[in-house]
Amino acid sequence: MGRRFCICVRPPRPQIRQHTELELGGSAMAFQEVRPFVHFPELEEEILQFWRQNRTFEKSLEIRKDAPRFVFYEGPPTANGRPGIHHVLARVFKDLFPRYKTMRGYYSLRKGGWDTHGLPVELEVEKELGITHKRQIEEFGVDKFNQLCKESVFRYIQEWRQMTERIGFWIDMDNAYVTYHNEYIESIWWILRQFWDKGLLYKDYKVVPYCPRCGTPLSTHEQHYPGAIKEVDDPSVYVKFKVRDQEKTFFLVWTTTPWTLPGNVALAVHPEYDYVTVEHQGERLILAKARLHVLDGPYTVVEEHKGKDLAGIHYEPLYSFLPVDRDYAYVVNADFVTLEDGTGVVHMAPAFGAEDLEVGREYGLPVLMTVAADGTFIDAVEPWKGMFVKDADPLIEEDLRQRGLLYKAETYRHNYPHCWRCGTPLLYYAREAWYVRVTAHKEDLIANNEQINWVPDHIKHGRFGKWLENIQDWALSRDRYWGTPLPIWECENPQCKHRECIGSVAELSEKSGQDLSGLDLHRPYVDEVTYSCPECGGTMRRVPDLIDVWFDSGAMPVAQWHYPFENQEMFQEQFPADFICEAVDQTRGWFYSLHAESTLLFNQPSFLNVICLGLILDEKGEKMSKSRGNMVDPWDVLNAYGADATRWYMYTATPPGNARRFSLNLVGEVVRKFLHTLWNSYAFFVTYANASNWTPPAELAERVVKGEAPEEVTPAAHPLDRWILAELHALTRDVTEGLDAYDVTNTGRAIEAFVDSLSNWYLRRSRRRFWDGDPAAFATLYEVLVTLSKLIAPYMPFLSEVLWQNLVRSVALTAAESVHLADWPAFEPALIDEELREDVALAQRIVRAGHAARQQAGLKVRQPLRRLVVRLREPEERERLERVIDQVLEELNVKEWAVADKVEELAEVKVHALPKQLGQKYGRLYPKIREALGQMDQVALARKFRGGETVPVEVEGQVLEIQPDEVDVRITPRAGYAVAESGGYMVAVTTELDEELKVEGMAREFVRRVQNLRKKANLHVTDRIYLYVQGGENLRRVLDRWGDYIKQETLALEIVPGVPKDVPHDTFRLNGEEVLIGVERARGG
RNA sequence: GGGCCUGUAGCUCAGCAGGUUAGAGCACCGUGCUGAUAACGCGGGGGUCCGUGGUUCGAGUCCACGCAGGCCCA
Repeated sequence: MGRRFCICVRPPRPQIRQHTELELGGSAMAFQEVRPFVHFPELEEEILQFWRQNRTFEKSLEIRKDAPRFVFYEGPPTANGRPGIHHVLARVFKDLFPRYKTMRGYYSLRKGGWDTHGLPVELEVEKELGITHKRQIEEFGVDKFNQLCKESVFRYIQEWRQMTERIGFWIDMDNAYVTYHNEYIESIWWILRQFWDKGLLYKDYKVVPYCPRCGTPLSTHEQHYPGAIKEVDDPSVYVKFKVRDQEKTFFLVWTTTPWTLPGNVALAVHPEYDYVTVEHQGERLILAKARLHVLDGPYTVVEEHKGKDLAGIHYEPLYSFLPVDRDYAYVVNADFVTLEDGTGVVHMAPAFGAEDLEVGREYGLPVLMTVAADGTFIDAVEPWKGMFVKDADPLIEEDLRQRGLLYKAETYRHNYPHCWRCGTPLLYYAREAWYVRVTAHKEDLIANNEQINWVPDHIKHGRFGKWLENIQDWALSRDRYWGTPLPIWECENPQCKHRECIGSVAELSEKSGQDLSGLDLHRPYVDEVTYSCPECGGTMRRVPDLIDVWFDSGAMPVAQWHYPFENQEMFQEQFPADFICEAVDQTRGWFYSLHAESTLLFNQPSFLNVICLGLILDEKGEKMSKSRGNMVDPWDVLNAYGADATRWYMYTATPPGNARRFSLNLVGEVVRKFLHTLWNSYAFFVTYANASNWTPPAELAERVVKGEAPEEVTPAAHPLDRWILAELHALTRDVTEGLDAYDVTNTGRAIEAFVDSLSNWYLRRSRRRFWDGDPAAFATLYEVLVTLSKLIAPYMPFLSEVLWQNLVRSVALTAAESVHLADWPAFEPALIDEELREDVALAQRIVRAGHAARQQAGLKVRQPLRRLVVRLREPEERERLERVIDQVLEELNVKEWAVADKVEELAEVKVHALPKQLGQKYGRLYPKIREALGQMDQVALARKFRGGETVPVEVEGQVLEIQPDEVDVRITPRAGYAVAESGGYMVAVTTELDEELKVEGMAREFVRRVQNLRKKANLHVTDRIYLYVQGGENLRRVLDRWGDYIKQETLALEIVPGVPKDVPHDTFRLNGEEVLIGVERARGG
């Protein structure tokens, strides 16, 4: 064993003694101690409590009472289902901008809203009642039914409230608008009346996709709901229509809907196509020439015709269940006829097809309504009356077969729309309906769209713009019970049919001569109000229609204030919205209904900025749906990682318009990567500020808390401080500008990058200064963290509040009570030292390469090395490097440095022809130049270019003068050297170790072992120790030379030879030699 | 059938007035550092940049046609 040593005790460093004494004196710490392992959900619950108790949200409105308005509209959700993760997505995006704008000095009223009407609500209630048909609702009682609907729509409101509060979405749900309220409905009536007066409401037949079970047409929106299109087998029948007055001659017609045949009134052919009459199986059949292959067996063409020559030929109707008072059952010409399937001869039933109806109108054909509203044949269709039409298909086939009119019957597999709720196949069905003549204002809609900022911007002229280009009139009517009644009263007298649109309850009261101020404006009550017709004295009765619920939601700018009956100023002030945000499926939904209604009413857009969110997918990129069972319950995420992490993921994972994958794991990554890094930086500050008893000087606190940039720009003295402040102000600038442009994702990512720099460069490099209690370092980090707490406030309202409360409120009681009541930080361009930022970027790059070089040589960072050699890209960079070389040397643990001149000694040199310069200059000669240069002596070539010389190169017989700035001299590290390269910079370190370096390396290794042991022994950071050692020659040399250093680093009062059995101890090898160490806490310092 | 979007490493995403050898993070393997850090550094494996044509000296980037997925509309 080695000899034993006794080393004199030297006093520890003054700062440490000082704060130790203060702690012993019982002085209170300025900042609350920070738990290093934080559970964010718990912390967030505390913050929620804090906001509740202090009414922070309300205060954030009060303090901006007189400020300019930032208007946000809540797109109303329906609370009759549980909130899902996609609702969380929308709500966190909605929340960000009002918070941001409040800090920027705006007043942002956030009125909540609930969408309460509509078929989905009715269907839920039907399900509970065990009802399967509309008739049963009437039997049950519309009043009772609607009452149940009303009760059901807020079934999950508690869950909505809890989720909303938990994610930190600040919105006034106590004063939310509710679409079923009388006031809301009355405002809609007012809107409709405006439209009526402008001639924008009309009634017309229209063939609509219709669900016979639900008894209602489906909006185009509903029609393409997920799962609505199903592949089904339908009949595919070829029917023979006998030509009148011609023996054994038939039109051959194909249809997939035999049930529409009783409604047939015409056959259509394309005027320009070729048709033929063929002899086939003893009959004559007429069909398109291009479709002859549908015939089974041989045929002979006997005649050819153009489609237009067939027009007007009459045939014998298949059925005559309904009386017809005009000419029909003849061939018409129509351009929509195709030769893609069937026979080129199309059966026309205007009651059951949009094109059929259109052509029927053109020719004055009758509409044979053979089907009742419930999808069954009417009584007049004797053989199949009361039967659901699709069920009758085979019977109709059989009937035709027996009459010899069926050519053949097959089945046909195709996609067919079904009711998205009940799964019933839809019928195309002509109904009378009310329309809004949106097409009359198409140009205005398009022009007003130009004023809207869409995020992502492609929606503006893409999906939304294209939709406006192809706009159709808005089918308002819904034949249901729970919704806003269409306020049109009609005279019962069939000769009169006088109609009036009622625009207010007062107007209705006046007309009906009764006080209706207490009337529930829903069915059935509103239907009971009648009055006498001003034209004929008959009874005016409301039409049965309800209106599309999208109209409800689009009316919210007006109806949420019961405008114009009340709140005129409020409406003026809160219209239009500065910002709205929903998922992209609202393009044709809410975004459109808002836009259409405000354009038709006021000829201006109702929102100026809109964020259009993409869908949420599961971890595998599949759509989340109940049926797939891959739904993520928001509470799982919130409970596991908290709201801030969830929010942050939503903001930064992917741009808002993209579809995004979502899973618990992905949020967990955010916590580990970002939240913990930020948290640890904060915990680091608090720990050391308290240890040094540092509190912000009044002046600093006041300025930083207010978020003001310094009045006088006096750059911090320490380059690291100057640097992180430059980065901070650049960040503040970028985030401010980004958020002003509604860019959430890139601003969030910039914050992430900043926090990474803060933790992994600024703090790591500044540890010693904090350990030493350097007030400048504390002041800098304080400013950074306080400013950061404000910058992240709109994104992570909870964590930002935690930081604010501890960093600001605990030392500056006059500061805003909450970070959300604070002002957004200003930035000072003069502090954004771009030179310095680039300096540090260079240092980081060299350090990275230097680490790589060490790694290659197997030289750990603790082992000091003699010399670093750097090859820069530009000679001018030398100055830059000189400014940061101290940091580089310290990071890399190297003693001296040099800039390489003769690179080729360390690495292979290759001259690289720059494509940008040479390619543009010489075009197609570029590859040859490259080749020619490659064949020359690279070392000589490199020297010439380095020296600024021009080099002649011969290519295809011509001599080109290649300039030095047209090439790049590249180096590839030569084997055997500790050399690394990064982006054109080359960094080499010397690898040979002299005695001095070896001993120093061992000293550092020794210190590290002691520190580990301290940690293992659960000693406090500031505890003094006695350090016991036992070892050999290596240890002796280390202690001789580095004893003071070791004591200083390990807070050892004394280094004592020999290790007692009862103290924490450890053994390790110091350069191959066994060493035993032990530590013991020194009592009383 | 039409419109719009998306397609880059196993996963999440960057990339671009067309220009050197396509990047980061996560995950994996190795290694190093660490008395703030559940972190970090370095290295490694891992890419037909959806495909095919075209424009160009040069295409992940521009054009055309496809394919796949998604949303919306017929």
